[in-house]
Amino acid sequence: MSTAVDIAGPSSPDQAHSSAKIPNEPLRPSLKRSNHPYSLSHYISTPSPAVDVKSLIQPSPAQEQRPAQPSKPRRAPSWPDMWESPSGLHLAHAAELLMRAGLLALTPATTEQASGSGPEEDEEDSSGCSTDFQPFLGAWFPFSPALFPLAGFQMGGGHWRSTAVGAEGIEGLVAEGYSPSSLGGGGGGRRKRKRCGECVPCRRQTNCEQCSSCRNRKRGHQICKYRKCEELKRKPGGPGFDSRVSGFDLRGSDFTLGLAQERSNGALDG
DNA sequence: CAAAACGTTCCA
DNA sequence: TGGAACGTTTTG
Repeated sequence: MSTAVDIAGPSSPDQAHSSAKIPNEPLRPSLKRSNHPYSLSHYISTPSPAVDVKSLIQPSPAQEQRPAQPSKPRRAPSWPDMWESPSGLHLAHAAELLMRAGLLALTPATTEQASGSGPEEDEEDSSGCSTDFQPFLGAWFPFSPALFPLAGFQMGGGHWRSTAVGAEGIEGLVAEGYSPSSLGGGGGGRRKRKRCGECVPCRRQTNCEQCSSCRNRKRGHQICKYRKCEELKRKPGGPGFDSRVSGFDLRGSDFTLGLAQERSNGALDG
């Protein structure tokens, strides 16, 4: 039914132009802690072609001496393009899918190796996570397990509040000052739910400008498909809310399609 | 008030 | 059943 992925990621000048109107800030205060090391302008000014995975795993000197961001001193830039690019989206998407399926359990780090992404980790970010997904990689994912630390880098960062448990997400929102009524829960009235602000799509700051939602924004009134909050994709109170596994299909998802596309581009060498 | 975007309805 | 279109709400 669905065709190939209709996103190539934010990269073209044309998109940069159209992205200028996109809010560069998260919707919620908590998002201001976002570990995006770069501002929107950075992505606009630095087109991100296919990600060189090898260089990501073993950053080149040029990458290591990436100019510091005075405004974002707390977190050293690790692989921003990886995260913002389609590649990053897919990897992160995969990780989240695993988390939702309960296959990727985030557990408190017990070894110092858990924070292998470097000393830039701080606060809760430094908690790191030891993941037990490796046994699944070979069977489920068409790319090298070596890539997963890239996603794990973010997941382990502690910013990925578990969206697998809906209640926890709600609790988090409530804890941060979002009333249940504004979340669409209870009250009877249909209030708009808010983006969780922490899932991968929410973290994405640029519209792809290529998906149907972007192209049809005037009439569609919909956010970019790749920015659509994972939480909002679920029916509130629906079965998918409780079931960790139902509701997604890796085999037919854009995720794998995207990976295939990127492999064909040589982005994934495995 | 305008823009953004969620929720619902309609249609192929 | 998924996507498009539209109504409506929310936010700045």
